[in-house]
Amino acid sequence: MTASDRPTKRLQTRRQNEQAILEAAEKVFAEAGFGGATMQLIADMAGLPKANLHYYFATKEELYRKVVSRIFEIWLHAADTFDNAPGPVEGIGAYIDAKMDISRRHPFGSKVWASEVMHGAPVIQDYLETTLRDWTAGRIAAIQRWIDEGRLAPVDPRHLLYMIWATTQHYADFGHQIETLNAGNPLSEKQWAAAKESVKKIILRGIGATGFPA
Amino acid sequence: MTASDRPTKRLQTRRQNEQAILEAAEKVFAEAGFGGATMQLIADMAGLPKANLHYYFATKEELYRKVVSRIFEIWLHAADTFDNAPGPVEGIGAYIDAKMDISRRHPFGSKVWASEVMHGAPVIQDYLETTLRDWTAGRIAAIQRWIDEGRLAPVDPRHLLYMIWATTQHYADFGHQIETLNAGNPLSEKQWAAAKESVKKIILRGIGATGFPA
DNA sequence: TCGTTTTCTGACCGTATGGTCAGGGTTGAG
DNA sequence: CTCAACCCTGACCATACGGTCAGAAAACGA
Repeated sequence: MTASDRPTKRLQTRRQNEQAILEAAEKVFAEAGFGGATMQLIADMAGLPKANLHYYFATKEELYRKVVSRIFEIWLHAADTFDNAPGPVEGIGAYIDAKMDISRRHPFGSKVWASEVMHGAPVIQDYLETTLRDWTAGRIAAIQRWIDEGRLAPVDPRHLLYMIWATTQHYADFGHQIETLNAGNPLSEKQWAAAKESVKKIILRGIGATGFPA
Repeated sequence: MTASDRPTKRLQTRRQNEQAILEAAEKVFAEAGFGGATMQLIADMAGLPKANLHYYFATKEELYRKVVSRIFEIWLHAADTFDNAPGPVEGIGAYIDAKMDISRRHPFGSKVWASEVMHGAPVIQDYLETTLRDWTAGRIAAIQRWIDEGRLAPVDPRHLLYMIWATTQHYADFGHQIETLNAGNPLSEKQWAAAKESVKKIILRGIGATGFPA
């Protein structure tokens, strides 16, 4: 057993602190925006002195970049469901499920991403131009194949993707509005399930997914 | 003719300046967020000294509130199409058209609204709880009526509305991402039209709107 | 135990921000 | 023409921010 394998107290603390900082930062960035977020607030929320933040993350930008990257990774993995599907109903259905789950469990991350893109993606433009562009091209091809096979109505795959992204993320990004329109209460377990089903039903029927019950 | 009817030079200048400030503010707030926006930048963009801004709008918050209110008004009027429609295809179709047009012509406003809601609506919470809540209840009732008449599939009107909001606003709020995925170019006239048609087709078919061609 | 490396933190700094204000300029009614 | 009301602005202020740093404290290998 080498020294690096054993989780020394140092390494353990480091990981704990980094994790605490990242979680606090995600929340603060989501709630206040990059400009409105302060290192002091993040530090307080993470339970650390401000100077300690700068020990782990040199600048505010660097911390922010890490936060955005994390979310992007989660989103990418969520799309795995897409690939191993026998058909559009299962593939797209599972993708919508996965994205709805992410909206529920990572609302802060979704908001940070939305904010970043809305401000012109100053920090993650490279991701958009490489990873996301490639990913999108692949899924569009997959959807087009289904259309060519007659398993979907001839819709523009690109706009279908945008609709899925927009709708699923709406439940995170506009969660406050939805909550307000739900008599001020967060969606219950049942309501989340109903939302999922509604979204899937409308979209799957909307693209004429073969085998989807009318 | 009373004095207030004649547009004196004073009134004219006042209106011009207020307009210039509001437009500049909308853009700056959209691009930098409330926290990231500075009065100096807004002043420069409006072509006025910073102190002049504070003559017209006492505080940054007051200016921001005016900006958000303006957008809200535009959105409310866009929904008029909904009411005078003979059926769901015309009503919802026209509503989607109107919202897509707003996304195209007022992308900054849409972003400011999105940002405000994402941050918990600290400034316009009262709008959400009064005007928006009432508006939503009315449209939900209208959609439910169509469903009861058998002119729509039995979908949850609430989630249908959310989907329309999310999708149409996505083209404004995530315009930068869409542009990047469009080889870096803004959507052309034709592409906007295609987007509109795609959105309408999927949603109208998705809710089984009677008379909508499969 | 000892010396070294890593981790931590209170105090501090330069800067930029929102907002103020005194005073000068302009407009328009009488 | 006069004068009061309104409009404009350079200079200024207090505050809060991101970031720095010297040095204390803790952890570690030997």
